[in-house]
Amino acid sequence: MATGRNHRPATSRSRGIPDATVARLPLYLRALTALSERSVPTVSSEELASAAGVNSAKLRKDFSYLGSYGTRGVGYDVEYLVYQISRELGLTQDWPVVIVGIGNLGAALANYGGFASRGFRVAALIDADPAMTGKPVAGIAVQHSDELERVIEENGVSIGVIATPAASAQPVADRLVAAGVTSILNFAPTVLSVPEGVDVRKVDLSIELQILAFHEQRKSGELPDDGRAVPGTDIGEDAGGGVTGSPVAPPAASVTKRTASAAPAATDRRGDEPGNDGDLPAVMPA
Amino acid sequence: MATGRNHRPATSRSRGIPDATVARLPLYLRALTALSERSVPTVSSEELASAAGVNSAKLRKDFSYLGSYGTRGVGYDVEYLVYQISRELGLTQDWPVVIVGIGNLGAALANYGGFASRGFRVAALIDADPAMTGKPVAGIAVQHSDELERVIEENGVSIGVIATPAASAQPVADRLVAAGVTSILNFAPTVLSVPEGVDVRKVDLSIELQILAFHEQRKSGELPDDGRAVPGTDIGEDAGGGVTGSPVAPPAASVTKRTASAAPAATDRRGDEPGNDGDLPAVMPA
DNA sequence: ATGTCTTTGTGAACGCGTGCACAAAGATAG
DNA sequence: CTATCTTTGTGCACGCGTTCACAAAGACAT
Repeated sequence: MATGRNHRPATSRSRGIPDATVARLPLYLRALTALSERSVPTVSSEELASAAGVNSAKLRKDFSYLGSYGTRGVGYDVEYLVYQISRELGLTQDWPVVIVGIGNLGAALANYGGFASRGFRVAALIDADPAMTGKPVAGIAVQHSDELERVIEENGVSIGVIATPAASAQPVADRLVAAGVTSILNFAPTVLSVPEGVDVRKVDLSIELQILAFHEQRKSGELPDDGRAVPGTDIGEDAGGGVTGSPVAPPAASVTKRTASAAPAATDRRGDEPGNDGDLPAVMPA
Repeated sequence: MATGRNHRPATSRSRGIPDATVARLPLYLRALTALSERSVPTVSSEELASAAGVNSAKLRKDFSYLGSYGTRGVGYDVEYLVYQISRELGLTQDWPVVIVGIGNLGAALANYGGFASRGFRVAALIDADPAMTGKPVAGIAVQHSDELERVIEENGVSIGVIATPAASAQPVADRLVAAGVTSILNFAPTVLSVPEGVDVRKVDLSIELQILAFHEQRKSGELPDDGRAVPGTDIGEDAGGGVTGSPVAPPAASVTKRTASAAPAATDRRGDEPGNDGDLPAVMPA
């Protein structure tokens, strides 16, 4: 999953719709759209819930935040609900979007059908590589970074997508914000710092995989040998002090351990230059 | 963000680590790795928290689930913590991964640096398009779908990534599961149904954008004109029934409304064939 | 009109996650 | 050894989100 929003008091809901509910509305909308295409007139909360992969009670409560759109004994009117959710999500208006960083991922996003189909319009593709300039991607000519501010102003763009390498993400975000963008979807593996009032949502592929790995490890046998410290049982047996005490003698760790690496080879990353941790495969550093 | 995990009692944590904490561990790991590369020996919870973009109290509580790895008055040993988190996440072992659907997105994933750098190894790239077979992507030759089961068994793959169009996602998932995969990262905009014991995490680009649009709408002026149904005010004015009652006359809605679309143009998607809702730009329907 | 049946909408309880605030633990200086 | 200072680890309280369970509401049949 894209990993949540940037920290905010969760009191984001201006007039009452809980964040958790907002996050599910697109899910319902997709299921409803499918039903609409099959000309299904009404659905019960049970049916729709199962189609969206959630609990029916949760779905009903979610809808209750939007208003009373159902009919007892019958269910919900599909078309009407599609409209109401679309409106609530702001999908009835046009949202021009800029995508910055047209590498593999940026191109994938530009081609993504789900964008255009829901009120989102790709206003411009931006890349810092001069070699990319003018090259058509998904039917749109890539523009150079220099054009960023102009494009944003001319099109009234308020949503920006960052698909650059990690190192470029923050500078790009700064420029986006300065030019008037107030919502950012960030695919670069970095924590962006933005001024108050700017929303940042993050999608981190690496994190998702790591979470899967965690659960996977839990399934097939427990942790690798090197036990964890159950206070009082067998501890690392190292220089172990008291019961709850320091595991590896922190003070001596400073410079000595850095070279000799006390811990097993979990840190050394094979052949990666330091710094490009989870850099995206974008063509060039915008 | 990838949007949460597939519903599960949140009691996933086998022996105690809360899901919310697990989701943050990769974040800490990334920040710690950066510190490690700069040869920083120790960090305080305050420093690390700000680097990871979280609250220091939350970070300390998170670490407390792993054990007492800090030294009071000093902080945490960077190298040691990197190792402990890596181990807890299962990153000290090798995770062979298959990517199914080598379109724009699949290629982007294959090239993603963050994969290889953390114990994940791309065991195979699979695509249903015969024209893709043998074509090298990110240095790996694409294999035909027919090879899927063989590749999984031979490499002991337990994690699969689905980057196919929506229509192919469920069939692919079924085959993955049947072949032994127990964790799936799904990029296709569909709700996958999998047997008990199989983890599914979902990354949905369209949903992320829609959530941003919601917040964006809240910032710049409120909802579009067409008011919400304050029971008794102006409703769609269609065949309007009673006060709290059916908003658009559900019964008559069946076929009539489908063609004439009572609700404003929120449903009709410009030029999209019905059915490919949020299909991914993958080259071919695996 | 009355009764039955279906499905919504929601009050209330519960559990997880977050953040505060502080005591305990160790470092460090004298 | 004692005192002071820093930083961890955590008990506690609060709020959000989920779920249960049921009354209210309407459809539908008689």
